[in-house]
Amino acid sequence: MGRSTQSKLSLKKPRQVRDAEATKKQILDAAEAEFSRYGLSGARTEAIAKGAGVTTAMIYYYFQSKEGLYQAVLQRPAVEMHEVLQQLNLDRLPPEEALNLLVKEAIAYEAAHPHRGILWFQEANQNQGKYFKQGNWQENFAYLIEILERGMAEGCFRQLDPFLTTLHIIGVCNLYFNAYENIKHTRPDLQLLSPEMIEQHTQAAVKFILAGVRNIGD
Amino acid sequence: MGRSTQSKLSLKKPRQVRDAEATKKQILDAAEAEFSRYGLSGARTEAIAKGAGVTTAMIYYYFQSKEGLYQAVLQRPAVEMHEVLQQLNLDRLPPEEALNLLVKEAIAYEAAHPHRGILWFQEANQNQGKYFKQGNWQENFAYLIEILERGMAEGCFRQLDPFLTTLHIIGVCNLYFNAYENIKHTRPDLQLLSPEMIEQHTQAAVKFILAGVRNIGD
DNA sequence: GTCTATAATACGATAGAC
DNA sequence: GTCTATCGTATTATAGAC
Repeated sequence: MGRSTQSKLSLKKPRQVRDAEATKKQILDAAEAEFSRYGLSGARTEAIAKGAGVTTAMIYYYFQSKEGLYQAVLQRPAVEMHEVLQQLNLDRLPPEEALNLLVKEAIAYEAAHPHRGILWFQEANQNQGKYFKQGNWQENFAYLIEILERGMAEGCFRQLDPFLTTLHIIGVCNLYFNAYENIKHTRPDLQLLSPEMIEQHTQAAVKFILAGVRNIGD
Repeated sequence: MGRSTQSKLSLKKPRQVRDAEATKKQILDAAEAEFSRYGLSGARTEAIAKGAGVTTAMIYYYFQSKEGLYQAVLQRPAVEMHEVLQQLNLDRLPPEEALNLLVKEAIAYEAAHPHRGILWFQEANQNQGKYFKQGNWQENFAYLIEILERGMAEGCFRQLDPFLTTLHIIGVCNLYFNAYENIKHTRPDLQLLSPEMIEQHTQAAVKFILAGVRNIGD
């Protein structure tokens, strides 16, 4: 059996317009959705082309190969995330405020790019994190680790393992989106991706995380 | 490009032994690994057969179709998890102890079956949770929700959203395993899947979660 | 119950016209 | 820069021998 038929009738955008950058972006966007769902080997170039409103030949014209396209797709969030983190200037804030802001930004980013967390999950499990290793994720992790270490040093956070706690915090933020398609079935009464529900998730996550790290003898 | 060559030289178990149950289990085990990595449409029946030490014809003999095998693979953890939760008799413990035990058991289960969390993630994103919906996951979620509600009623947990907090707790427990193949590259000095590291993850997770829900005015 | 052989289709990638 | 047509291979699924 094939894959689920997703009748997304792409209403034939007027092609033959010859705008290289626009075409490239359309392919990248369609590829992001396809790769996040099916991973590198599972994604279908034909599906990406259809999603972008072009032919498969365009993919090879711009990205040489399926794997070349995959790499380009992975690059975007790694770079973007790093820029976002840099611009936050987290080291100017006291640890609690920095953590508060980071969690809010992380969830907002996930909500704005719901495919991207899943994309990296596919990279992990299908590709053993080959391209994750090459990206600047170590640096991105470091932002959170530094906040935790600073909080411990200043006494506002309890003694904890910064690395493991970083993973725990990311888990709190991301499961909501990563497992959305399963979770939605447990609460058909809720619109989990509505701004209101995401705001509730954000606030609950912030409280949970801050309570989880705070030094109660403070 | 194909998929990563995984030279698992299956040292030719003596087939032609005609043990139906054993063969069935071998296929299920190999399928669990393959489906968790590639999802329903991405998995290759040939790879499953090779991993089980049989031919693809056996898969169709026992499970009728690729999707039939997929369903059978998903069934096992859903049933097993429910049994584990039932036998814990969590309602006989005070909320904090119940939560402590549940988290430890959940992580131990993940560690013992490292493919299964990922398997359900693939089901979510590649299959829109079609078979998650049919399983008894609502009931499994309920165990955790009940503990949280009981803790709030008794005053040992702070006021929180039981549904969202359930998701947050699951996120803390699972990211470690779900994203392992990426995470391992950020800490090549650690053996993340060693019993020692898993024990540290468990203890840190328990502390983080209990601190996250505890009522400090207690 | 298990295997070999093969039919039918799907897919990645390219050549060449426009 | 974009499309159509197509080559070669990979993949699901089945028929039939043992």
